[in-house]
Amino acid sequence: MDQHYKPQALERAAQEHWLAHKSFAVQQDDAREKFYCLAMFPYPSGQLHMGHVRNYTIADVIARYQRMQGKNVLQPMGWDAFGLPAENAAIKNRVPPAQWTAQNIDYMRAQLQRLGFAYDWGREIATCDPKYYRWEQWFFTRLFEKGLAYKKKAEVNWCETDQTVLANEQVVNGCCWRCDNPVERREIDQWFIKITDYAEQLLTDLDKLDQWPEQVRTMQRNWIGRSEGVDLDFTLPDGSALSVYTTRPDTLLGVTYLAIALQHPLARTAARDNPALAAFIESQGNIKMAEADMATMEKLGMATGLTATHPLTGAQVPVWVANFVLQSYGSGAVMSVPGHDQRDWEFATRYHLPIVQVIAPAGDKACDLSQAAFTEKGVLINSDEFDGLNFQQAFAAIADRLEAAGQGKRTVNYRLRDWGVSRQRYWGAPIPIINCGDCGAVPVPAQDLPVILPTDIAFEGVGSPLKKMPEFYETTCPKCGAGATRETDTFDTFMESSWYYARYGCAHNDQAMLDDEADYWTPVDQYVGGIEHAILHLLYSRFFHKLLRDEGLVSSDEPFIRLLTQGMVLKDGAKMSKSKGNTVDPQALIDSYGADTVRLFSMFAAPPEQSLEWSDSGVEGANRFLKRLWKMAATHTAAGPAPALNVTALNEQQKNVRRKVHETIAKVSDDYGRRQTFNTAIAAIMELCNELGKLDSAASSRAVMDEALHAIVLMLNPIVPHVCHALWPTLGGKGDILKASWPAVDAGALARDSIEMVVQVNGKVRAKMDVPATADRDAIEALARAQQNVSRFLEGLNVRKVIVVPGKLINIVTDS
RNA sequence: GCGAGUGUGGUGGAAUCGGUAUACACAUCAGACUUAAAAUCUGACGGCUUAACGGCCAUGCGGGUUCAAGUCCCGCCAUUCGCACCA
Repeated sequence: MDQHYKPQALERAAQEHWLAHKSFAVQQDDAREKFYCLAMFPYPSGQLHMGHVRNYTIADVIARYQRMQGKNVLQPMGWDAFGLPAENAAIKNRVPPAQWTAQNIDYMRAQLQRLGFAYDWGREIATCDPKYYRWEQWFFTRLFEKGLAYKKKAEVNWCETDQTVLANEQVVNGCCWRCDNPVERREIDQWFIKITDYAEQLLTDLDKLDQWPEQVRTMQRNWIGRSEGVDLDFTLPDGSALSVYTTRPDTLLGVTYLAIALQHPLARTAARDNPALAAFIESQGNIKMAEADMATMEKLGMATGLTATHPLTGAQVPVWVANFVLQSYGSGAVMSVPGHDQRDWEFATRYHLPIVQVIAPAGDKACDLSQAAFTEKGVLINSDEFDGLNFQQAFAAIADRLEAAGQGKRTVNYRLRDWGVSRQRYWGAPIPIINCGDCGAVPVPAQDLPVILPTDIAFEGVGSPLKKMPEFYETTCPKCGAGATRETDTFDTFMESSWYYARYGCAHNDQAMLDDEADYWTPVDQYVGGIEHAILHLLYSRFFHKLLRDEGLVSSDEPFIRLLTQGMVLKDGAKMSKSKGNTVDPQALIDSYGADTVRLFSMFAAPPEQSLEWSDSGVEGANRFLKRLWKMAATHTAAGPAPALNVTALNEQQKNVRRKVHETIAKVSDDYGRRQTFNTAIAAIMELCNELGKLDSAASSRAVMDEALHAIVLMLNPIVPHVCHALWPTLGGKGDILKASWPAVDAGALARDSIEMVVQVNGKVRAKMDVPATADRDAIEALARAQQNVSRFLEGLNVRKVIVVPGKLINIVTDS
């Protein structure tokens, strides 16, 4: 064996071996437990960055570890290939998006292969491939037929210059990020999917996801935002109802006015013959500001001149238009209780509206309504027969009363809104709908799918090219045969990423979206990705999985059993990004140190969920360790085959080293499987290597060394698979290391004759001592008291208590 | 404002169920090898104190519980992330 570690040559050899043997291709195998390990697929932006390397290394380590546990492991890879950057690149470089994307995929695929990830490349998918998106189109037509997809007018950010819709992030200071012209709000017809129908399931099933980070579950819970309240009606002068939603019906008797959104139909009606009100609505509606500033915006409003009748008291309360009421939540109108809601209080104070107290603080707490609203729950006052009730009693009593009178209804509301999936863009999957003058929106029949996105186009960036391609949009109605127009909008790219994990299970099936094999592999056992997807991607995927289930395509309720959210890669304390100029190119590191060094460093520098601080010298340290490991193995094998291990013939030092070997196996197994702290697993293996340096060259020492090196190579294999692939046969390992099993702990090796214990006096460490493993409590205490530095501290003091933690420590507690 | 997380040597981090704080590595310093440098190997490495053994202090700050607290509880401070007028 070569005395020097030569990563470039050995990594090439290992990768060629895996490729030639199709080592990572897998099929359904009911004899073994399946394990589906998946990392979030990348957007093909051009080249891999360090975040990708970290993400894919973590997943690869888990996949390879599970494989060594004897499981049938699927780890696929693909491309989230639709999206905006391709359009921008097309404008900049005058390359069609399809071509640009394909080039990037080819380059990045080679990079992933150079990192040695154990992917089943036979299942590779790219979402821009019609073979992929045809099923998404088909599924959308199913949702349409079930009434789960519908069209409605919705507001978008519109740039007139570029003739395009902008995402919120593309609006900078109210202007287009690209051309810097002011952005307009425009209402256009768009497609929505009824995620709100699944809000309750999406919420309650979060409880099943006990292997997800609590943080992600909390974020989703807040995003769904369930609240229980009452819809209740105030009566307008013409006898019609003005419906409001409240979670605090207990404060109903404290209502002094109503507030409606600028966009509320009643506001528009009232403005018709009130120019001042019309002007106010107009001016407020046109304000452009960042979402974040909305919350701190001044609360402004104007009276409509209308009054409405209170459902319980019959009192007349004025109706105001207010800029802080959201049209999209509840009914777009709220009952204002300035005594007990801070926003209402500020508004009432500004416009001199009455403030009435109807809730008294519980206990001896005080409140002063001249300073602020009292928003906590308490006991009702000034509320007629409801006086004295607490929140729950009052909620029930008032809701019962309203429901009995037909003036209200208990309602559950969600913050979650239906998912708008239309994008007025070119580089996406066409929405498979045909608009017919007579029949309306008609789904494209299954036999006519896919609706193929034309890729041979000139892309200028002003508007979508599809809108200028009659050969694309001119068609006939599938129902009546009349001339009709094809939808030119495309799907939100979150659509593609919401079900790709399932498609890997049957990537080549051209007869069905999903099949039995896809159902065999799903759900994903381990999903790995960035925390930035904690809400949208992970919520949409969970939603889609339930849609797939209800279509009979999968049999599980949730797509991802265990979730690992990896932290960011930082340099100089900031996230690596091109704009900050603090990026590190993975390719350069692979070229100079090899893939194993890059993999080892990214797993060693921090636990996977934490952010990772990049360090060039840390990379060198990782490389140094691999060189040492190589040398240790080379030195060992150069002395010829090691003698067989005879555990009964080992001296004390050899026994200690061998114990360390098996303690390390136990710890590393736990770190990989349960804790997923790969940094500590590596540290433990390094520690063991340091320990092995103490062995001499005696025959029995060489036997211990041989066992240790086998274990080390097996344990490092998931992290640095190339060097382990090369070392395995030199150590006499049988066959391909990929087929080897994880090393087993020999319980016999863990046994100890004596144990080191710590002796404390009053909680302070005063001595360490070796005690026989068989020593009982009294013997331990006697040994402890005999320690010189212990007796010194006990002198003249009365021992009050002795605490013995077996195998660990003894604490002798004295008076005062 | 609300929610979640983080805070430990010069640096990244370890301490898993309340039980030896600072594992492992990086950096630095010293020594060996070398004509020299690099590489490699060996050693030191929280602060104060001591000739030494040892002692005292230290896990953002202030309290508390406990024989014992980085870990649990209460109150602050700093910082990161997410949500942000949701009635």
